[in-house]
Amino acid sequence: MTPSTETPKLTKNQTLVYKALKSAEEPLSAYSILDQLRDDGFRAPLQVYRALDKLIEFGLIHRLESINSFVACRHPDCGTHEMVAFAICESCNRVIEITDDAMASNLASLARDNGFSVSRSTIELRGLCDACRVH
Amino acid sequence: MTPSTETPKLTKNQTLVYKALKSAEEPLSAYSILDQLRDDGFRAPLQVYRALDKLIEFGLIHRLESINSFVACRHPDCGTHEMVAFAICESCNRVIEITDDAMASNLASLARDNGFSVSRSTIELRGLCDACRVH
DNA sequence: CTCCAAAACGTTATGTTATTACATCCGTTG
DNA sequence: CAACGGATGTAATAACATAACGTTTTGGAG
Repeated sequence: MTPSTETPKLTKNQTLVYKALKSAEEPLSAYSILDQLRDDGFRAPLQVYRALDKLIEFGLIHRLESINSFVACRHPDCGTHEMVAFAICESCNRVIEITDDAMASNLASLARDNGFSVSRSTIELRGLCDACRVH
Repeated sequence: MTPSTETPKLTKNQTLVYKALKSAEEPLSAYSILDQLRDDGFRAPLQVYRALDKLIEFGLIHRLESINSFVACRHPDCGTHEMVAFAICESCNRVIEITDDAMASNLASLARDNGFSVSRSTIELRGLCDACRVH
């Protein structure tokens, strides 16, 4: 799912969901977004999931498979990269977005050597960010 | 979650779950394992999840986060590697397990450069295996 | 401006994945 | 045998996600 090159105007629901994610320090689950947006008229999970799907399509947010959560993209040019890795701190839950084209091509060619042609990747690292590692 | 170096004797439930995964061509979800094992006396999800947890702990199976499923480890010495990547074919659903120590250390040091210390990784690639790519 | 089609939306219901809580069983060890 | 820890059985519930259906909004084409 390559993000669109252009970012269309967001709808009301999409804007609300995007703002919730942008202002969060940590990844949010769909249901926690739903809870946050009750006062804005959200009543059902599907309202959130639909907005999330679109935001992902636009390349504005990412889904973190390993924790069933979503983060706003902090990486301005992330649509221009093949692969993005996410480093998720197990202490503060903050996420660092990492792109590295050399790594991406290494990983793709490693896969090719193993008889596989990559179209999409999920790379999620768990551990501690420096701030948390110091205590 | 580093796998134990020794593999203890498996219990009855663990054996049943492990066999189901070993004999499957594709990753299985916990609930599809449950369905397969009804005749063996399985009645509740927890029976499956408990066995899965132990098998993961022993390093005998892997969890695929991006598809909420589990596979038996086909990689004899996978406990000796820091990182394992999984290539999941979107056509036949089969999984190729890839380990590469150079890649692992590159990725770890890339993370370190970004202020992060990795303890555990999830790397799941989607695409097509050669067999399916040919049609 | 009007009409149409596509997209977005609201709502209910349901499907799927995973865990909590609690009682019981079973083998090992002292 | 008694005590303990690990494994088990069962019910209930929590958490995550989608199907189906009807209505509303939006943005062109004429």
